[in-house]
Amino acid sequence: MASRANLSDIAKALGVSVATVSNAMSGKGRVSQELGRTIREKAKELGYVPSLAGRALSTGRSHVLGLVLADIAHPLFPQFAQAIEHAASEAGYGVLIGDSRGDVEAQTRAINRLIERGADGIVVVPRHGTRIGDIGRPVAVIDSASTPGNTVAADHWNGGLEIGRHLLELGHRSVAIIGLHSDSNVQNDRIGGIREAFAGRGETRLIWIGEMERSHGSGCPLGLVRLAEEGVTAFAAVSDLHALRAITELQQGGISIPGDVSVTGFDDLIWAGVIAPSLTTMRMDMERIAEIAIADLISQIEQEDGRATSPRPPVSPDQRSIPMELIIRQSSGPVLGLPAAGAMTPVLAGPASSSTEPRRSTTREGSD
Amino acid sequence: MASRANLSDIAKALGVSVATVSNAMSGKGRVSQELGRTIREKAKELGYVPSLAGRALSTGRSHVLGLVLADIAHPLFPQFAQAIEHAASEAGYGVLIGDSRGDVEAQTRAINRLIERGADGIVVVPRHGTRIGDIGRPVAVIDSASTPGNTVAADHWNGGLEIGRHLLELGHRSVAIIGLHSDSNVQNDRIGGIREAFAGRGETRLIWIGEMERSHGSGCPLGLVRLAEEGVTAFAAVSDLHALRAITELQQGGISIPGDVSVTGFDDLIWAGVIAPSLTTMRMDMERIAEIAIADLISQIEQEDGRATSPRPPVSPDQRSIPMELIIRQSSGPVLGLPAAGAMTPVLAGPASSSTEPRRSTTREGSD
DNA sequence: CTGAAAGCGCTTACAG
DNA sequence: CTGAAAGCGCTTACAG
Repeated sequence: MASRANLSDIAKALGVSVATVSNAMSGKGRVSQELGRTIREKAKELGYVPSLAGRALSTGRSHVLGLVLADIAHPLFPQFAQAIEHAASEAGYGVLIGDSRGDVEAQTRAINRLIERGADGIVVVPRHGTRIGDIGRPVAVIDSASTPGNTVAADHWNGGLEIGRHLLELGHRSVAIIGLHSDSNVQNDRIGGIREAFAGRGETRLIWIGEMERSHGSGCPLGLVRLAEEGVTAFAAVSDLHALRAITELQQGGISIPGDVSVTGFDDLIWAGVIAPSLTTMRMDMERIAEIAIADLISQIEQEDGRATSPRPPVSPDQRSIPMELIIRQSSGPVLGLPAAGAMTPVLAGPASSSTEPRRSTTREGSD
Repeated sequence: MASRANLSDIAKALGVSVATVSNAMSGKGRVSQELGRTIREKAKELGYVPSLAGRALSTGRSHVLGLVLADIAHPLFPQFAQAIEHAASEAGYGVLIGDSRGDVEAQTRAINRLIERGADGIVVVPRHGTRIGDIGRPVAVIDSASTPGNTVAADHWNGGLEIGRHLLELGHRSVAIIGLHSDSNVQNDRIGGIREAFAGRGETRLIWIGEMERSHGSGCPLGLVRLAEEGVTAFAAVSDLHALRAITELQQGGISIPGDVSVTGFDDLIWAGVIAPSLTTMRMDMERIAEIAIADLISQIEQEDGRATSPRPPVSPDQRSIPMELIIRQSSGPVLGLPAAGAMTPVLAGPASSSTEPRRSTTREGSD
C-alpha cells in the first residue's frame, strides 16, 4: 500500500524494459504470449493501476468526456446523467459535469471550462432554443430531431403521435395540450405529434404555462377546471412536471381522473408511477440515446487522431431518432361511459397495445 | 487556432526559460513584476491554456474530485450535483460523476473507479445504511449528523423539530409520519425531530412505505384516507416524494388539503412549489453543505502533500450541521375551524415566522 | 530575479 | 520479440 506501483516498478521487478511492460499491458505491441502473461501477473501482484495523467500526457487524450446540461436542476438530469455515465464508463471514459444553470451564456462557458479541463469531447443537452457552435472539439448534441446538428434524440414527434392516438382510442375528441415554452424544439415536436394525431379527428388547444406565469405569477392556477367544464376531456402535458401540476389542480377542483378527464405526461419521471392516479406517459430510451451519443463522440475523437479503424461511418437518420415507449397507467382512461376500446384494460394489468404502429408499448409496473 | 500553445512556445517567443514562464503563470516563484506582466500578456495573446495533464503528472494532483451518490436517479441528485459542481468549480476543481445505482457494492466500485481515474478526493452521499470505509484517499461524506464519520449534513433532526412545531402551531395533535426505510439515518433523524416536537403534545404514528410495498406492491395505496377519517389531521412525509404521493392519494379520496388535513414534505423538490396545493417543506442549504464538503476535502488533500498553510483546522460540530429552512406553502394550514395561530397567513404571501426558533423561515415563491 | 535540468508515468516510433 | 530513447507539458528544487 505504499505509493502506487508504476510501469517502471514492474519492469525492474522483472528485469525487462518499460516499453515491453507498456506493450504487454496495452496488448497492442507484440509481446510474447508468455512474457505478456508474466508481466500482467506481476502487475496485478503489485496492484498496478495505470496513471491516467501519464497516459493523457503522452497520448493527448484524457479519456474524459464532458456532460453539459442546460439546467442540471431539471428533473430529467438524473436519467441523463445515469445513462451517459454508464455508457461512457463502459467505453472507458469518465464523465465530468458542467452546469449552465439554465443560462445560455453560461452554457458556452461551461463547455469551455470542460474543454480546458481536458475533456476529449462534450455531450450537450442544450437549453431550449440554443444552438451549439463550433467549440473546436467533438460534440454530441442531444435535443430533438428537428434541431440542426442534432446527434441523437428520442423521437419526440412520434411520441406525441402515440400519445394522441392513445387518447383518440380512448374516445377523447377534445384535448388541451400543456407546454411551457414555444422555443423548445423538444416540446414543439411533441406537440406537433399530438396535433397530427388529432388532425381531422378531434380538436386540440394549446396552453403555454410560461405565458400564463408571466402574467399571473409562478405557480398560478392554469384554469384547467374551467376547460374541463367546457368539454375538454383530456390534458396532454409535454412533460410529467406539467402533468403533475394538471393532475393536482384538477383533483383539487374536484374533477376525477380518469373518471372525468384523462391526463398524460412525458418522460416517466421517478414519481410518475406512484402518484394517485399513476401517470400515463411516454418514456425515452435513455440508455440507447446515451450509447449512441457516446459512440458518436468517441468515433469523432478517434477520427481526429487517425486512430479510427475506418472512415467515420455515416449514421443513418433513423438511427438518430430513438422510439419512445408508451407507458399506460391509471391517469388515462376511456371517456365517461365509453367502453374501453380494443384490448385496452383500464388499469395496470399486463402489456397493452395502444396504437397501430408496430412499436412496442408496454404497461409497466414499477419495481422499486 | 493551430495546436494549443504551451509554456515552451511562450518561453521561445519571449526568449526566456520555461521555468520562468511557469513561475510567472502560477504567481508563486519570484518573477519581476514587469517580466511577469509581459509573460502573461504573451500567454493571453497566444491563447495559452495550461495542460492539466502536464500539471497533474508533475504535481500528482488531478484537480478533479469525484462525486458518488447512492442513486444518481434520486430526484435530489440535481440539487447535490449543482451545488457540488459549483463549489468545486469555484475552488478550481472539476467533478467526475460516479453512479452506484442504489447498489451498496457498486458504491464501492464507483468510488474506486473514480480514484483510479485520478480523482484527488471523493464526495459521497452514501446509500441508506452504508458506511464508507477507508478508501486510501480523502473523502467527504454527506449523510446525516448521526452517521459516524459524517463530514457535513443538513440538520435533519432540527428540520423535523421545526416541521413538528409548525404543525403543532396550526393546532394539529395527531400526525402520521410517512417514511420509506427504517435504515436511513436521514429519515430517522427527521422522524426523530418530528416526534420530539410532538412528545407530550400530540400523538404520532409511523408509516413505512417500504414495508407496505413489500406486501402490497409498488405504488400501492397507503391507506391515508382511512387515517384521515380516524382523526389524523396531518401527514408529515420525510420526503417531498412521499408527500406528493400522500397529497394525490388524499385528493383522489376526496379529502381536501389543507381544508381537511395538512401535508408536509422535506427537500423542496423542483415541483413542490407548483403543485396544487403547493407543498410546505423543509429545504437543505445545499450551497453551504457543498461548500463545506469541498473545503474539507481540499483541506485534506493539501494536508496530504504538506502544502497546507496550517495544520488542518478542527471543524466544530455545529459547523457540520447546517440548519434547514422551513418553506410554508398551501398544503399546511390550521386544523378545521381553528383560527390561524400567530402571524401565520394561510397562503403564499410574504415571509411568515412559524416557530419560536430564531431561525429564518420564509414563504417563498418560485421564480422560474 | 532568472535559467538549466531532472522528473512525473506513460506511449511510440525506431533499432536491434 | 524486446529495448533504448525521446517526448508529451508541466513543476520544482537548485544554481547562478
